[in-house]
Amino acid sequence: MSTEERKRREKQQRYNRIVDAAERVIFSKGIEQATMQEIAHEAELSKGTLYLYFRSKNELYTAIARRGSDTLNQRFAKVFASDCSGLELIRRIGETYLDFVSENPEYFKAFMYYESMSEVDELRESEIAAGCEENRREALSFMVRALQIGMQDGTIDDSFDPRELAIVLWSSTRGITTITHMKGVGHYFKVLDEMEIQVSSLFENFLDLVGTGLATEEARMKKMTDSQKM
Amino acid sequence: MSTEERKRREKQQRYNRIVDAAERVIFSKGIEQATMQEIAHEAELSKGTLYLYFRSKNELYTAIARRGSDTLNQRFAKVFASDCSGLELIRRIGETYLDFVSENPEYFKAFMYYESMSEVDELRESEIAAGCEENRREALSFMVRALQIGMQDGTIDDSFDPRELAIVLWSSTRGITTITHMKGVGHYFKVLDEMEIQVSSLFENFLDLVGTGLATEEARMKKMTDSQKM
DNA sequence: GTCACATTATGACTGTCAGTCATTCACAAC
DNA sequence: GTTGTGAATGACTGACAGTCATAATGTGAC
Repeated sequence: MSTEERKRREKQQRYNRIVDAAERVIFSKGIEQATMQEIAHEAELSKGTLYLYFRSKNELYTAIARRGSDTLNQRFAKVFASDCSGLELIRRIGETYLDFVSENPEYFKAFMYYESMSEVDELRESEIAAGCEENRREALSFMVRALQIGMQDGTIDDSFDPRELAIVLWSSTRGITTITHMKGVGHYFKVLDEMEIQVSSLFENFLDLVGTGLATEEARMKKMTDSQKM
Repeated sequence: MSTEERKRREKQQRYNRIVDAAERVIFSKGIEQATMQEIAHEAELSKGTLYLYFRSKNELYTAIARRGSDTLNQRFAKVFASDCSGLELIRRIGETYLDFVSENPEYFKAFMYYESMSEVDELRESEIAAGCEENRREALSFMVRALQIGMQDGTIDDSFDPRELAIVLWSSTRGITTITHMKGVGHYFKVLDEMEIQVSSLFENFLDLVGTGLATEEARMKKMTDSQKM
């Protein structure tokens, strides 16, 4: 029946409208200051209606995180589809992450908040939170596959377990991203200013560092001879 | 005057008593569920009194984070005082961090929360938050000095900038720690279960990976010949 | 057109809690 | 004992998340 189809679409639209409004309000004043009343007003709906779509303010904020991670994963997918070596894929995935976060710091804040809600039960059964987890799983699997590609094409040392390596690379990339993000917002990390560190080059340095460890012995040798030539 | 001295001591004791109480309450039910009323009751004080010592619930939670980072830094200092190579210092500092977080996941949650409060103004001028920042600065400087030691004793490649390298190592260690922590709490990272990843070995793998990049060329060569012998 | 039914929206209402402030208390100084 | 000062109190306020009885809207049948 077409009516039913239309209703589903309308429901989806309303859902999106609420998330849009929530983004505007929360991104502009922060999750703590934002009120459901204001979000409802911004979405041209009543407060009660918000609760037909979201269990709580936290779940609504999680929906924003979900949206951010959707976008991010789309970018990963695009990178992954490009034709390059495994090692190069790893580099590009990391860069994509970093770029995404500097372009969308507010989404990253949503990620952080979502993660700091570790044991809030209301999210345990949330379908929206489950979507975030699914995105995490997918992102990680891009990483694993990139490593496997690299091990096949000889750009990555195949003595590692690709899944373990993926987690190591992913979490350290995440750490660097976090620092880069935090440098940009709030009252944190004056240390970095004092040290006059260019956060933009952190990830490059990281790659430089792990690159040596990742590379196959041949590649490492080659690089060494190259640098001696220079 | 001894009276004044005693008063200062008493004030400090009361401060600690409140933080003790706050830890008991917040660690057991989480920051969102904990109420100032209950913390006050636990500290055998009235709610109003709490506000003579802390500007807000967030600042009180920050005081807990502060306490955690004090302890952590003491451990770093102990490690740093031990007599070993620069590379070994780096390894031990990372391990210390990891151990601290698995022994004190609640403190790490406080760190995470503190960080997710990036642009909440009330903390911008807080002396307690400033203490957290100072601890960060100190921790990072341990890292820098360990690297400098390693560059002197020949265990670490001195073509890096020690400050930049410190940040890279530190933030990636942080990332790994975060994942390790999150694996343990809440509804997150079922991926890791699915993948049957041992988070305990993540940091070792990380060291294995960056170790190669960190090491001087000689050390790298030596390691290679060693492994060929085997 | 209208009736019955279902689905969705509404906003007044409730309970809770962070944070305040006028008042009380404790104690030191003289 | 009196006075003065700074700390402690808890009743109070305002604000907000989340609920729920009621209203509105839409749909499909006849």
